[in-house]
Amino acid sequence: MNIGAVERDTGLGKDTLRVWERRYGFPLPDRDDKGERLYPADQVARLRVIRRLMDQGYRPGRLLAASEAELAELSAPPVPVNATPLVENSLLLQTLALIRQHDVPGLRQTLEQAMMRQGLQGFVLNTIAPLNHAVGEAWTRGELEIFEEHLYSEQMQSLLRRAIGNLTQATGQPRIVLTTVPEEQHILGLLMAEALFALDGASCFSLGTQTPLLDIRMAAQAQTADIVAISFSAAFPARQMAPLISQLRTLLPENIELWIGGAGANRIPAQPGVILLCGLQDALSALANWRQKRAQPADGL
Amino acid sequence: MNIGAVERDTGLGKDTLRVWERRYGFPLPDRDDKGERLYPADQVARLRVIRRLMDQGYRPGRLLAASEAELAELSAPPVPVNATPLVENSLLLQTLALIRQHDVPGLRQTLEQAMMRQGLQGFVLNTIAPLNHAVGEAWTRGELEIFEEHLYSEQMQSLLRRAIGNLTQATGQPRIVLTTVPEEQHILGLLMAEALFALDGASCFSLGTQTPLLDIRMAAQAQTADIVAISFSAAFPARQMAPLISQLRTLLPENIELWIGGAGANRIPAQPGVILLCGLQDALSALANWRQKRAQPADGL
DNA sequence: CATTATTATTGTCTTGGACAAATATTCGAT
DNA sequence: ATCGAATATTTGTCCAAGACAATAATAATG
Repeated sequence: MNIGAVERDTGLGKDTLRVWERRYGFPLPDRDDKGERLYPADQVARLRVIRRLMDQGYRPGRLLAASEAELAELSAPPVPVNATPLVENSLLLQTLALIRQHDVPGLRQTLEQAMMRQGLQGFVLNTIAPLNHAVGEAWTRGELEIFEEHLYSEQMQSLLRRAIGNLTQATGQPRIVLTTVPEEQHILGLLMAEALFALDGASCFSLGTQTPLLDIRMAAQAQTADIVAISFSAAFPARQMAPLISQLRTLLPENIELWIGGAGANRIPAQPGVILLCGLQDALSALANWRQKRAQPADGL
Repeated sequence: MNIGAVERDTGLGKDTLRVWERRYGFPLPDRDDKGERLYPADQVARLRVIRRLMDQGYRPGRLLAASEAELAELSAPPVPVNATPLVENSLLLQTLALIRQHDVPGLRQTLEQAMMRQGLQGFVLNTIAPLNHAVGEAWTRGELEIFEEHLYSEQMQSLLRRAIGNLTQATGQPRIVLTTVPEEQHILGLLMAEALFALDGASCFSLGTQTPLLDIRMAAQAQTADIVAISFSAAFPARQMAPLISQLRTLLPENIELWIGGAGANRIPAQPGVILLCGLQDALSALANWRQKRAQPADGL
C-alpha cells in the first residue's frame, strides 16, 4: 500500500504520515526499489485505530508512543459498572445489534416502525440523535467497522429522505439553504435539520454535501434565502472550522443569517453574525426566534 | 485563499498546483509574509475552468499555456448547426431550464411525473442517464454552476431513493454489495444501478459512497455477496482507477465477482477477473449472464 | 484556586529534484 | 498510404529536511 492509498484509507494526510515517521518512528513503512513508502497491512490497521482514538480526543504523541497493548486498552476502556443508562432504551440496543448482525432488512423495518410510532419530529429528536451518538460511540470503541456505520447511515438516509419527500413541499418563511462545506461528507445531520425545518413550514433547499463556499453564496442569492444552514459532524477537524466559518460569513450578504449545527458545532468559538445550534432543540427555537424577530421588527438588532 | 482551500475548491492536489507554477508559470499566486501562497479569486476561477476542460479531455500543457480568450473559446465551442438531436427531447430541455431558474418545486414535480409515466426501469434507462449526461455537459460548458448541479443531484437522489424504498425488498440471487471508492462521492450512478438490480430481483446492499477498500472486503464477506459493484463517475481521475481496481480485486475472494460501472468505466483497461459495465444496458445483461452461468455451471470458467 | 505566561506539541506549508506511467510522435515495414 | 513498434514528451506523484504558527499542556503568578 503506497502513501496515497493510506491517505485514502485512513484520512491522514501524506505530510502527516511523513512527519510522524520522522518524529515518532511510526509508521515505519518498507520501501520499494524506487525508495517509495510501502505500508504493510498491520501498520495501516494500527493507523486506523490511532485515527479513531484521535477522534476521541487523545493526542498523537501519546498514541504513537503507545505499545500495542496500550492501544488495545484505550480502545476498550473498562466500562464502569454503575453506569447503565442505555438499558432502558431497548430500541437503541436492538438497532445496534441489528447493525452488528448485518441484518439490513431487519434494520430497515425496525427503524421504519419506530418512525411510524413516534411521528417524524419525535423520531428525529428522540431516536435518531441518540442513535447516531451511540453508533459513533461504538465506532470509536472499535465495536463497529466503517462499513457497518455506512450500512446504518444508508438506511437512515433512505428513511429520512422518503419522509421528507412525503411532506407537502412547504412554501412558507423562512427560506433556508442547507449544505455542508467541502470535505464534510456526513449528511445525516443535514437531513435531520431539513426534516425539522420542513415540518415547521419553512422552505428548504438542500444542496447535499460538500458545496464550495463560493457556490454556497451563489445558491443563497439564487434562492433569495433568509438563512444558510451548515452542518458539521463530530469528525470534522476542529482547527479548520473557525476559519471556514468566518470566511463564509464574509462571503454572505449581511442580511442572510448563518446557522451552524451538527455534532461538531459545540466545539466552535462564538463569532459575531453566526448562530450556533448546539443540539436539535436549538434548531427549533432558532426558527421560532427568527419568526418572532420578523413579527416584531422593533425588537432591535 | 491558501493552497489547501484551493485544493478543496478545485480538486487539484497541492503537489499539482506547485508543479504547474514551476513548469508553466500558472497559477502564480501572491505570497503572504511567511512566504505561503495566496491565490487571488480570478486565478482560482481560471483553475476551475481548466479543471472542467481537463475532464473533457484537454491536456494541461495546452490549457495552461492558453490565453484567456482561448479558454473561453474552448469552453463554448461553436455548435455545428446540423446537429440538433436534443430538440426532440423536450423533457431534457425543460429540466435544464428548471435547473437554471432554480425552480426546485417545479424540478421535483417534473421528474416525478416523468418517472410515473415511464415506470422506474424506463425512467432510469431512458431519462436519467441522458439527463445526467446533459447536466454534466452543461457544466463543462460553464452553463451551470456547481450548486445548480447539486440542486439537480439532490432532487434526483431523493426521487430514486424513494422509488427504491418503495420496492419490495428483494431476497433473491445474486447478492450485490454496492459502493464507491474513497474520493468518489458521486452517488447517482450507484442508485441507478441499485434500482435496476433491485427491480430485477437481486438483493442489494448499498454502502453509500467512499468506502475504504478494506471495508469493502469486510462488507462483501459479511453479506456473503456474490458481486461487488463499484461506480466511477466521469470526473474521477483516470490514472488512479486501474491501480485501485486491481488492488480491490486482490483483496476480494476469487469467488466474488467485481463489477465496475458508471460514466468513468469506459476509460478503464480490461483486467482479468473484473467485469466492466459500459452503460446501464451492460448492467442488466451482466445480471442475466450471471444467472445463466449459475443455471448452467457446466459452461466453464 | 483562578489567570496569565511559557513551553511543548503538531499539522501544514516550503523548495527543488526525481521518476514512471500515460500520451504523443516518429520511424519503419508491409 | 496504413498499421504497428520504438522513441520522445508530458504529467502527476513522491521524496527530503526544514520552518512556522496555532493549539494544547504546563508552569508561574496573583
